Amino acid sequence: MKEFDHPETEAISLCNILQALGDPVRLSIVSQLAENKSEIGWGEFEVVVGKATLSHHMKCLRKAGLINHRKEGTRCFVALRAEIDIIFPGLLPSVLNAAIAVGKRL
Amino acid sequence: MKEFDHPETEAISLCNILQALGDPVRLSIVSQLAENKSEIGWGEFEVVVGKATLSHHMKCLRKAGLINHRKEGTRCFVALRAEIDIIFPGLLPSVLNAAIAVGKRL
DNA sequence: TAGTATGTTCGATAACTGTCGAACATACGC
DNA sequence: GCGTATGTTCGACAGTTATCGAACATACTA
Repeated sequence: MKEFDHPETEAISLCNILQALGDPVRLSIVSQLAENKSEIGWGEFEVVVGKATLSHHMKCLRKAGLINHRKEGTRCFVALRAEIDIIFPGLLPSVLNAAIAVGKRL
Repeated sequence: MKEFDHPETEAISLCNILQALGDPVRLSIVSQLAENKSEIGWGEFEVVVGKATLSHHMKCLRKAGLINHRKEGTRCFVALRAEIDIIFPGLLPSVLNAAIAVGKRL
């Protein structure tokens, strides 16, 4: 069972992160992850796109270094990468705080 | 002399801001503005693109609501929009802080 | 072994983006 | 008015992106 490749901590770029967060679907995914404080099952996200598109967005978030994408049997689980707050302290909290402020109007 | 149109405060969207910041050239421009704490003359930015491209990026930043773009005679001056920190408190500081941390490797 | 559930990948498509040089518009100075 | 400086807009181009349905791969289950 082939695992996903996540970027090294050193390879995480600020621009990539911001660009990844600059899409409504992906920002919503990250918000849901932050609210939950733990893993979310792949299929349990509230999104308005098909699964092919969702898979695409997950890949973006993975490549940006924002999420950890884990396989377990036939299912997948997604969580925020904790390193982000070490590399860029306070960045994600303030983005998510802003996201909460605007609610669904991302 | 036709002025530029800046979006209303209410029309500023988080995703647009993040997307605007997700480009190295634009993030660099915003960083330079934040360092300077005041207006910067259009031609004084340190960027690696031609002026047509720079003009394009300025338009992006303007439309996202990040900058104030003012004409004075034949010259232009650019400054950060102060409302941003009211709409999204702490967002820009933490992004810029992250930008400082990584230096030129945006 | 056959079927099912869960995601990924492929191919296609339409829209958007970053970049440039050239042409244009505007305001200043002589 | 005529040239010059400063940006904007236009047209083009190459590359990226978001989206979908269909096909595929993998692992569980019966």
